[in-house]
Amino acid sequence: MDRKTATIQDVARVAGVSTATVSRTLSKPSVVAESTREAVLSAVAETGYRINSTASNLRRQRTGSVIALIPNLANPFFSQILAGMSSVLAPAQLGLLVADTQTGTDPEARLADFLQSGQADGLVLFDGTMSPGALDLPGRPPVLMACEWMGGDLPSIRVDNARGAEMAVAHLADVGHRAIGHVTGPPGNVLTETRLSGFQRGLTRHGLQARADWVFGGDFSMDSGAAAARRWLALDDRPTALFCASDEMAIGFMGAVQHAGIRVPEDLSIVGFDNIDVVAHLTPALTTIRQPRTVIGVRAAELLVDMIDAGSLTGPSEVVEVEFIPRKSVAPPRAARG
Amino acid sequence: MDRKTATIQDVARVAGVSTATVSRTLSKPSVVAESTREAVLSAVAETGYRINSTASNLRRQRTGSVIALIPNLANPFFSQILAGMSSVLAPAQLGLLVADTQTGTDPEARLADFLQSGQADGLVLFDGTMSPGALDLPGRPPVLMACEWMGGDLPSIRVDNARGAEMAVAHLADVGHRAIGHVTGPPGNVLTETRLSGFQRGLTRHGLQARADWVFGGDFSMDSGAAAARRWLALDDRPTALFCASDEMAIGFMGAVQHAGIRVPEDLSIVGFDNIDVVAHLTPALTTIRQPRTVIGVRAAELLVDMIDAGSLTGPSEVVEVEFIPRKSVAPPRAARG
DNA sequence: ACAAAAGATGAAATCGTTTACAACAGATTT
DNA sequence: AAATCTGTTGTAAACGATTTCATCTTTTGT
Repeated sequence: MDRKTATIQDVARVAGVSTATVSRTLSKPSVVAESTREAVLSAVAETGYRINSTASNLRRQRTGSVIALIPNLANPFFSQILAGMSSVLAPAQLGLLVADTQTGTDPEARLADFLQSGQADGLVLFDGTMSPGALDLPGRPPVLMACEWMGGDLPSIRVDNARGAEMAVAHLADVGHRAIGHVTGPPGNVLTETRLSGFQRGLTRHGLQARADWVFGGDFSMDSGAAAARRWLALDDRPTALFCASDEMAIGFMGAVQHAGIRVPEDLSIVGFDNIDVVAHLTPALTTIRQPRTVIGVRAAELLVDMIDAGSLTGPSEVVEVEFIPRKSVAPPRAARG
Repeated sequence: MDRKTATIQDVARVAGVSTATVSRTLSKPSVVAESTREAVLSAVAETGYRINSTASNLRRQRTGSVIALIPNLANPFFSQILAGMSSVLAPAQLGLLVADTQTGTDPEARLADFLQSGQADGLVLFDGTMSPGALDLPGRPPVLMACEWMGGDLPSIRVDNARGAEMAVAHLADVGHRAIGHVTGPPGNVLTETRLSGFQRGLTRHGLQARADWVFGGDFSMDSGAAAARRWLALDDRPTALFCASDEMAIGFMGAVQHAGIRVPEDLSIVGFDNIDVVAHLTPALTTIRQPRTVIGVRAAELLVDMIDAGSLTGPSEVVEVEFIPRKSVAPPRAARG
């Protein structure tokens, strides 16, 4: 049969028309006559022709794919976001390339490389730890920040992190906690900062004071949550409730304190952030702040596609709502019960 | 400065050489004279030239990327595998495209589409639920099966699932369990079948018998694990230990029974499969069978790249070792202790 | 019935590379 | 001194599509 895959030339020959007509039949069928359209389509079927996207892309000066640049690909937080992105990119005939920023030695150089390589029509950047100037490159494609963001006025999609943190604190205060601690993300990260400031605002709104020895530095990982728990255990005067800036840290924290014989929520209340899938199945199920990850992925892709279609480097920013998910890891403090 | 990005023509003009020489300087520097090489490189620097990969790919009849086809992109199990793949593909100048198979209506059609679209130089398929003939397409690129597999002699990478299951059962039997149950994956899945057969072989090796009412159908998800737990709770004559075919199901199962007041491991021992990150932080930490996901990703990419370089549709298969990870979710049964 | 508009098609240029081939210089062999 | 070889470079033809422009029919309007 066909040694090689058929080209548009083959189709044209079989259909008895020019390559221009074949191309038109496939891209804007309305402009070709009905009879020729049928001839072309049956020739396509006969030859098994598939459009060569590389050639098409070259001629049309595009690449047919977008890149999702993630801090760390191994982080399962992003898988659902990728799924959301994929669900809008696939119908738009765009491929989804993935790569991570924190893998090599120089993240900014890696970003610059992707921006200039011309491998993608657009880029979704999930890493906010770049210097603002890192995007000042001639001829770069549109970039959308997602989840994290950085200085400048880049279009972005994110949740209201401060508000989420405030909701967490509010709930803890409402059930009677006066001694509330916090486990933060890594220093310098925007999510760390906004969630911390939301935490503090929540405290002051409830007439509480932040205590420096009650905020524990972490890095969003489970291990860092466990490490924070060990510092909490070593305290003489412990907070009775904790807001962790990520579910992963909450998991690590809760596991470590339970291991030490502390009961959650009887002895300690914990609230997480993200609502990753697993936390609903923990014992106790974790109370947390939900980030709608699928929605974030979908909207990120949609916003980026809009920018690509408009040929614009700028675009709107969007913030999607977080949601408080009450479960079983929060209870009134002992004092309030006793 | 530069309105558009510089092309090889621009570099050639600036360096005072032909485009052929520029191309050679960049691809095989050894064949051009030292002096011209310098001239070209400085012209490259001056113009800020970046090779246009689309044009290059078209000419070289390749695409510069590979696709990872995953059953469900939202499944975090794969994120670490992707990270492993990325770490070998990036240095090889190959992009990593991701897509899922179970999202649309017809997974096989979707697979065929990817195979014929010419969007990738190779494909790693993580979904074994395809009919063996689904790959009989003319001119398709090399395909490597990973984790799952299907009939035929496709090159593949996977773990020894049966052996892993057998290790789990052996450990449970060794600590004294005689009543061991199993939560399976979805019907028809190769992992379901091999892990089930390993489970059964483990039982018979220890002189135990499989009981039909002690194997619970699941689908690898946490929810299905919780559902299985509810069936287990309804039993009059319960097994004292359970081997779950995935960590996710083990998490769901454990959460549900704990919620019902059952203590793990005192009342019930549980072993999982996969060793996903979170299980080390559960209470109790989950005993499980480790699949080296990063290694799987790395080797998958390496094997595929070998096939691509060799231009061959066939290649070796590899099975990587599983590892038994003892933690805290297994204890001798009550009878053996009392 | 004639001009003008509309509709359908094809010829050929173009996108930006890579590479087979030819050409040429200088060095080496006979 | 002619012939051969080696090393370096340029010319030009691909790769496979899309799209501008021109051409040739048909309709339509007056």
